[in-house]
Amino acid sequence: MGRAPCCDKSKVKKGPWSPEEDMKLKDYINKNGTGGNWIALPLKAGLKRCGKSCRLRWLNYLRPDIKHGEFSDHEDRLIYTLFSSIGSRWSVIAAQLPGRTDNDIKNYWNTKLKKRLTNFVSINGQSEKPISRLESFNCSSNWSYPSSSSATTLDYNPIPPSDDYGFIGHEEIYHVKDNSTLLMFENGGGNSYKGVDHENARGEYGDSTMEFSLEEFKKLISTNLCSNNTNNNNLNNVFVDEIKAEENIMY
DNA sequence: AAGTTACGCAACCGCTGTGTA
DNA sequence: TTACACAGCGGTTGCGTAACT
Repeated sequence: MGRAPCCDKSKVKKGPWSPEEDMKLKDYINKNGTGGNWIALPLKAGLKRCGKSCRLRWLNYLRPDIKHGEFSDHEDRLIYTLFSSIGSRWSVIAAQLPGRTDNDIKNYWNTKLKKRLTNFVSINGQSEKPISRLESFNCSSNWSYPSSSSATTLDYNPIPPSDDYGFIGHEEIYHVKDNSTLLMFENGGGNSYKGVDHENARGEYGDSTMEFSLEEFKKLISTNLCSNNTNNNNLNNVFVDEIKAEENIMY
């Protein structure tokens, strides 16, 4: 026996919201709040919508503090990092990105970020050679990329090209260590970093935010395996603390 | 210019978690 | 303790539009 539906589907409107509906919902919530009861809200607000639909519209689109537009490099980095730790818990990830909704981040991950990772693995997954992308990198003149052979050794730890602020462009850098069985992902992107060489909260250099085995990395792209970690509260707490600590030195 | 494909995003569906009677 | 109702969440779908042929 299934659960009773939250509303009479035949009597509620579905599909895209009209500007008039948006206005009604916005006006009602601005004046009265949600009242903690989304099921009753549409009737009170004069909307022929399911309560769930109202809630979604408000949370994902109409809320005043929603941030629209491009994701910053810093946001990209947070998403990558959080996803690697906790998996597809979009609401938790969204909580770390003010103004972004879980739906937004989920869509962004599925359409952009995941694709970037996919491209990377397709380039490097079966190869000892890292990083054709790096070679097209807009490097500063005094930095030279190591030969592919040396790049596969464990002690390969390149210092990225940097200008006075440690900027290295709007790309990601990937390292392959240990004959491609261990992979390090490094976001080298953009103006969210201050401090030459990306010193992190522990005084380490290189800003090496993630390490995966190649298989883990592939799974990361195609599955939600990281949610296996979600029972590990210690891990999550450490993780959030680390992010906060890093943010403190970034800004 | 027209048709087709790919992409991005808003919205829906159904399950889970939580509060309460 | 149990059953129920609702909120919240994540996966998925489908529509509009841009890009390509």
